[in-house]
Amino acid sequence: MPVERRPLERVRGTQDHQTRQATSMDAMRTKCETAFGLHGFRRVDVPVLEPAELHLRKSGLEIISKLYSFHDLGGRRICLRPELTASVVRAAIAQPSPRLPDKMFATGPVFRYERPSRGRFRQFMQTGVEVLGAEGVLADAEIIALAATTLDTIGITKYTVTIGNVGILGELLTHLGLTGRRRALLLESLEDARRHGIEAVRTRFASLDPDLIQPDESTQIRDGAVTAELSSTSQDALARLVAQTSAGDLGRRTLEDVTTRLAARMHADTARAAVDRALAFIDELGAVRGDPDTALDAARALLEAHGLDPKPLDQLSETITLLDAFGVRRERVQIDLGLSRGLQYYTGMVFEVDHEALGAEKQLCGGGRYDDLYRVLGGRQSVTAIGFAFGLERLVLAKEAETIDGTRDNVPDAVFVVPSTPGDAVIAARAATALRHIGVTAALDTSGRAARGAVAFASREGFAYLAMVSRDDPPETLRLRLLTPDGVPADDTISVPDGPIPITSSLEWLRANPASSSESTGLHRSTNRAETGTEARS
RNA sequence: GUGGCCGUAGCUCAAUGGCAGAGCACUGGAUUGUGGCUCCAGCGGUUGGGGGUUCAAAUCCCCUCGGUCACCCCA
Repeated sequence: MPVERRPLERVRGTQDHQTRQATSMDAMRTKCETAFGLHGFRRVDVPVLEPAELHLRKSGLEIISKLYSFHDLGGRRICLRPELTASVVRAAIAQPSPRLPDKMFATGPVFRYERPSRGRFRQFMQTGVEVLGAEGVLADAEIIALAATTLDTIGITKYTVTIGNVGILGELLTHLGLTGRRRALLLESLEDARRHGIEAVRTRFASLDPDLIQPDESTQIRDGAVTAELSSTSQDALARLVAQTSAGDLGRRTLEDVTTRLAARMHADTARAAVDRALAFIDELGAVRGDPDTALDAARALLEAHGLDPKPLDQLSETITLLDAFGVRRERVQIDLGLSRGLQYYTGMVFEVDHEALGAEKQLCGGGRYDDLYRVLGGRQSVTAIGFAFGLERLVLAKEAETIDGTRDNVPDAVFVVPSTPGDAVIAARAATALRHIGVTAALDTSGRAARGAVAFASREGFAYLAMVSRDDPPETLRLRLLTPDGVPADDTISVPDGPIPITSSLEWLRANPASSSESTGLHRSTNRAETGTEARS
């Protein structure tokens, strides 16, 4: 029978983490979580699988279009979570009674169907924090500062914090009476406007909602007559108007019929005017970016020109002052009022942290204020909230980019245990077990190779110690030998118990002479077999 | 999602349309104080996969899978 031997490939956009990478990810996670814990956050774990609806309710088109979703065997619509926030909030709502503020962090894999590239995967790790009961600028500032100081703790320095506020545009849209889908589309187009120009947005908008942008010839005919009366839109007024302007020319339609249609047109006209005004504002708002002082001045002028409340800008200013108090230097901070972010649940302050060495996928962190989400997901009260998430893979990339080549990791002591001959299996097993029993890492050579080859291997792989065991040695003894990367240590260089000694004393000796305290030993050879692939690639 | 580049031994990479190779790794041996260096020998390939053009394809064309860079978007 021929058997299919073709190797199976990974699912596109997923990764295998070999030892070094898995360890880096783990260490990165721990550093982040430790920093979160230091700020009084508690850990929560939430499922990878969620009802698709959780993410359909208010995540925004961008995320939804990339959602992994399917029907399970029970016919339920399930998705792999694309982010953590919605799950954490859902879990919080499910709890008996919230005591605010409730500060939580969560870590785990998330899934988005995107085209993979460096620093961007279909399955990746996020670690993020959420604060429920997060009122005002102090909450804003602390959460941004937490992101920044976590990076400081990790030792990542080349980052920039960019702060925006989607609430400003939101307020204008409310003023203009724009709601629902139009509101969502306009909020989404904030960032588009800057990148592609306001005309591109207008064009896109027209294709999605033709009534609003494109002038309609049939309405224009009557525009002149109607606009004068726009302020009073009562049916009576309309009826009078229609009767005056088109005396006896109504054809088969009733007067009521005509006025109703006209009212609808006028509504479309006011909406169109509102959209035009919103687009103009978006165009200008997107241009407000740069260092805090300059950007805030420009923003104040803009809001004043549009008759909007400057309060969000005062808050932004306060936030930046507070950031300084939290230890985030002003030079790191940029203002960008064109920052919109893909998740639609954001309602106010939004921010991102970028790293300069990461190219296209430079964003380390993103977050902001989402004061509506708690209710949207079924919470019975209104709860202000704020949060952010790091991409762990990107933190690792950023850290590596800043790490000078040749820096060595701290590694534990490790003993490579080699049976002298295949007949020494029993004694080798006993020795390895004895070492592990006192917490010493013992890797047993099970390759079956000749002993001399095993010794060369242990040396090359960077093991700290070699234990060659043989039945011929006296019982309860271990020949322990210190290995160094540079060759055989001369006897006078390092005092090693060379030769048969009692296991008990060799263990004591090991404890007293941890190899990791010596700069010249340890498991840090770059030729480590498991790592050659990833090393060469990066 | 758009455009470009790439895919050859376990790894890093060579090879005018003309015998698929090197270094490292791996296995064995020599030397060494059972030790990395050095030396000798060996193992190792459906050239990502499929189809086409050709006397002849790693090489040219098409499809596909994967990677990567710039956009886009985001963590």
